Amino acid sequence: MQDKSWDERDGEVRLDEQARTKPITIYDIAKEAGVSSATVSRAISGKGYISENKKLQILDLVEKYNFRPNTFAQNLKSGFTKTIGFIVPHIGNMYFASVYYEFEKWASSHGYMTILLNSKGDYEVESKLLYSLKEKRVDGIVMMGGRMDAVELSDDYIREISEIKDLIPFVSCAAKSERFGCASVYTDDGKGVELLMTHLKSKGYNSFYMIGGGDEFYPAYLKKKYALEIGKKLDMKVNVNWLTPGMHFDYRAGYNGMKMLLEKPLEADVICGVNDYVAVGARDAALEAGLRVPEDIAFVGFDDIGIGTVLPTHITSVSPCYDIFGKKVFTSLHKIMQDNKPQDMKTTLIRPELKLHESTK
Amino acid sequence: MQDKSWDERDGEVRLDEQARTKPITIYDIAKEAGVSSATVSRAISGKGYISENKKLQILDLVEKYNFRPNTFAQNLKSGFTKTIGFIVPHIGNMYFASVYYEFEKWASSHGYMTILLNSKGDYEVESKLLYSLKEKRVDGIVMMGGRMDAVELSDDYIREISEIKDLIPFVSCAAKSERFGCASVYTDDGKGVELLMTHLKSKGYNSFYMIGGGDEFYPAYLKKKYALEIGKKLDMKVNVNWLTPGMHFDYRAGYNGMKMLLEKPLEADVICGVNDYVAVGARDAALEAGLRVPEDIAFVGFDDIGIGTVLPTHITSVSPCYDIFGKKVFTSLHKIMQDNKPQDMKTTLIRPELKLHESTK
DNA sequence: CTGAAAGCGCTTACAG
DNA sequence: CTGAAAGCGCTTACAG
Repeated sequence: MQDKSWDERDGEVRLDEQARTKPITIYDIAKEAGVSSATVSRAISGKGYISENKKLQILDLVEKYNFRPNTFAQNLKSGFTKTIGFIVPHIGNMYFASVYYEFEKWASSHGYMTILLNSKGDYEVESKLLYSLKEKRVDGIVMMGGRMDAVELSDDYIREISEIKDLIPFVSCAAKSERFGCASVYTDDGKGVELLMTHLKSKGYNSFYMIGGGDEFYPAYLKKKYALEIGKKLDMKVNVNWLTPGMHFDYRAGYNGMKMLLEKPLEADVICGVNDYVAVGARDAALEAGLRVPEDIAFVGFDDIGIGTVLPTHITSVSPCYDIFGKKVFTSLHKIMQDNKPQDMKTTLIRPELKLHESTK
Repeated sequence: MQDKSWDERDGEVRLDEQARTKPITIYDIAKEAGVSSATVSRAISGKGYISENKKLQILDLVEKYNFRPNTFAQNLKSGFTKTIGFIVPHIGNMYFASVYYEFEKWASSHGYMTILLNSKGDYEVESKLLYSLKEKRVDGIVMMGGRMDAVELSDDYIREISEIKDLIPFVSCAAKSERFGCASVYTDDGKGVELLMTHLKSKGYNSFYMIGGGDEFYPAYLKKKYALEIGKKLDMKVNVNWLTPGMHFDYRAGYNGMKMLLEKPLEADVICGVNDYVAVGARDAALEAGLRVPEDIAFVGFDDIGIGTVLPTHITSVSPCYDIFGKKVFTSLHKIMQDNKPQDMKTTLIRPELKLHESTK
């Protein structure tokens, strides 16, 4: 059935029989140029004095052999790897993917390569990864999600992070990072909730239910807290009981939560997911139940995961402004890496923006 | 408005005033244990003879100081970095994110760290990244998307890939990788299209339109080719003209393409996106036009980006089986890395699976 | 402007 | 079982 010319299933073709050749070194270049290795080093690095014609001659050879200095040897001298470790729970989550994408752009343009690790939200894995990054001697570490977001923390964990941040420049993307004494970049949730609710109020919404999350995690806890405050100020009815216990930050949490909510007469006129995944799940449950969106009920969320045209969620959402966010994460880390002194505990709040979509009037 | 206790905007707190201390070395341990550095090395690596009590004593000190051998020094000796480079166009694309996630799991468990690079689909960026990975002396490289998928290739590019694969173990996730003489892991598109169309036929569908893509790229070209073949075999009407020219693999391509298609009377009873992003876009356009899915028209796609409960697309899709795929990418690369001989050009086809969802009867 | 030499921190034959 | 020594490939004061 299948055109066999595409089928290389058993295609084994020997190529070039020579073993991968040992990369050439600065000495090979030096010998051929008739100079010392020091001179070659100077020609390549551009540091130190060197006569123009020797430099040219050496650079020609470098070109000819496509020579690159061995990074380990350089690292061993300099003590730097130009490598950054970046830990996320799961890169398939658009929130983390978007931050990473923007971060990597800046890191690359500054000559850093980034190692991306998935902790799977597992605390033990997270510890192991941290440990292996330390072993790898990365120049810096960024950590998102996982334990850092927990409201309750063990002393052991606080000590673990505290120690690593004293050893390696470290930036977290979590609220309340002052608990670890580490630098952090985080979205100004207070501002985000305010933007969102002010807009909703102006559109005539009056009963705001939050769904998903769980008080054990700051990303939900803070939003709830702010929603209550701002609801009072704006004279909106706010119900945050739908921040169900457990770690409920996915589509299914929203979907199931909404189904439960729909078992009783619906009082809310707008449902707010702790993030867009939850909001989309809730919206889908409502549609399935025959409700019209936004005529019968509106949905809003956080993180703008339908950013651009990737996969529109149609959900009105508070955007973290990934470009600014990712850049700030890099620049914060970069500053610490450059300073080469004990790092300050400094939290940078990024001002979010409201993105309007069809899920609200 | 905002509780000031959360606001660390200007929080600058000096901690520990000592400069980051210089990491201790194997010599420090040796001195304190009263042995030579060689003995310490043996104790840590577990290689070579060493008396049990010295070993224990040394390991105690290692524990005490939380000592880790400097990786660069080890690398410099061994010539390996235990680091792999992984290039994707954009990690925000769930297809790449899913492959990466599975790959990284295996890489990590084998002691490799993975550097994730976004090429942005830009050919020049891709070249630069390849170059920097080479400079970094990674032990292996995986490359997805970008130029590798192009049907027409410049000789320069073929040479570029060819050279790098002779230098560094290299696996591509692209069809027709034999053009570069490199190993590759790819989905068996013929099988995928067959699974899909056989299922559709059995459900009574008879007019199959492909949308998105572009003949310049194998991921679309092959699907089109197979669809025509299999359509003939199954006696289904197949129209692949909606594989519009240009690089059309996103939501918008599907959305706009479908709008155009709807300008004339609709003949198709099922629309197939070259991938799920395109399929979702097309589906949304149809819904917007008042069509019912799947009653009036069905939608199918490739890649199963709504995998699990991440963000359901509700689109019936051909799944690459990310777990098997990602694992195979790693094992293929791993084998080449271990062999330490010129790499075979070997294409592994992964058998996909059909995932049924609400977008079809 | 250039080279000989030391040193970055490890590992591993080699010789006890 | 253990240590002195060489070597991995660079960089950089130091001395011309």
